[in-house]
Amino acid sequence: MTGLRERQKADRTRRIIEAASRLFRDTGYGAIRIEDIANAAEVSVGTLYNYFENKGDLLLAIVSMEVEEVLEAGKAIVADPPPDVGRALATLIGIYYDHSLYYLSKETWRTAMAISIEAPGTPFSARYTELDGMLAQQVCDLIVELQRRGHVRGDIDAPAMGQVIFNNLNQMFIEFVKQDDMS
Amino acid sequence: MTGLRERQKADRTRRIIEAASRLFRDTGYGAIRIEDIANAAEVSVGTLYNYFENKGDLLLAIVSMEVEEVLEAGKAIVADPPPDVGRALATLIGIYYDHSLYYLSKETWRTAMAISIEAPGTPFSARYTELDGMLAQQVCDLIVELQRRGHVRGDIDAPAMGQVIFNNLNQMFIEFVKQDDMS
DNA sequence: GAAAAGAATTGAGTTCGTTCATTTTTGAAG
DNA sequence: CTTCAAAAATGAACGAACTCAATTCTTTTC
Repeated sequence: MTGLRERQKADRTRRIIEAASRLFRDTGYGAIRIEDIANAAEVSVGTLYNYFENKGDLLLAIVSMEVEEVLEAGKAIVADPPPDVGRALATLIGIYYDHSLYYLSKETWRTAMAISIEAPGTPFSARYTELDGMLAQQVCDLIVELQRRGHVRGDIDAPAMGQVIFNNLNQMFIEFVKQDDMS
Repeated sequence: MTGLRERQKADRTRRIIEAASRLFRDTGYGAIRIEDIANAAEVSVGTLYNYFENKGDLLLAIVSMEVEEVLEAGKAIVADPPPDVGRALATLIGIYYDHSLYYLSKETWRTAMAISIEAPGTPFSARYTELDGMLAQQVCDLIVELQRRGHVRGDIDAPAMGQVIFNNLNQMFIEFVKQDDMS
């Protein structure tokens, strides 16, 4: 059976993530101190740093979980997209945007994106980048599926087209979270 | 004539920017303390904060000056582009990349981009965003110029196409600076 | 030219992320 | 059950960005 040590470890990870997730959502990333998270998770500050490299890495761990959900939600659209190309893309992108802002505020997204650019080497920053690549892949998959069904010309380079669309999507998302008013 | 106060102000601004610029370039943004910059510029820490909102804003002031130079260099290409579309774009983009890395390291660019996303409200962050828009406009201008010369189909929506190209360019630049090895 | 008003400078103090020497807990071996 | 080594937890101490009450310098007024 699983040892005590292992169970305690998993439990502490869960407590830290839950505490941080709630506090960041309620009060914002910048206003919450590491000590607050440690207290809420009932661990010491030092312990928190045994589990996450730094405050930003902890945020990206949380954000990554959200992106995983978004990816999951996108699967349904790719499996059975609307026949119209524009509508298909709009539906997928709509899911991305809606899910993105359900749990995390624009401020949180700004911080998360900033960290993933500035500190790309951290474990959860790498994970976040990987998930970003999987989102791009999903857009490609959608195009391939639309091609398979004959709704998109077959001579289009799906990977390239998907990447271009995703890059634009990403850049627009950055502009979107940079301005607090803006739907 | 210009008052003493005004002259001193301009002189202090210049000294701060010059000191910071040199120190950031020599030792890196993260390794330089505000106190180091203040000492080198012969002002106090408090004074530095009268001139720039925070350390990041000071960096963006410097980076913005570099982007202004890049814009200036791009003008020549737009005024007289190579007739081949691919070559014209490659030339313009080449100028952007080459100039970008001449004075500022990838680490500095990462930090600058991160700050402009995380703190978009700061004065020089706004300036940086504005300059980014002007770069996008320049790509549009290039396409319009190529259309005017008959090297690009006239029925293409230049502003839209320019924006798409620039968004991709931007996203690729982010990936570029995220990986320290990569040309 | 002196004095008052206002603008700008100053640096010690505060805050918060991060580190690391010490202590405590866990699992294994006898 | 006791002993020991390794793993993990702890929180006081450190470093750096940023603040603000006190001070100094400019300009204006009479």
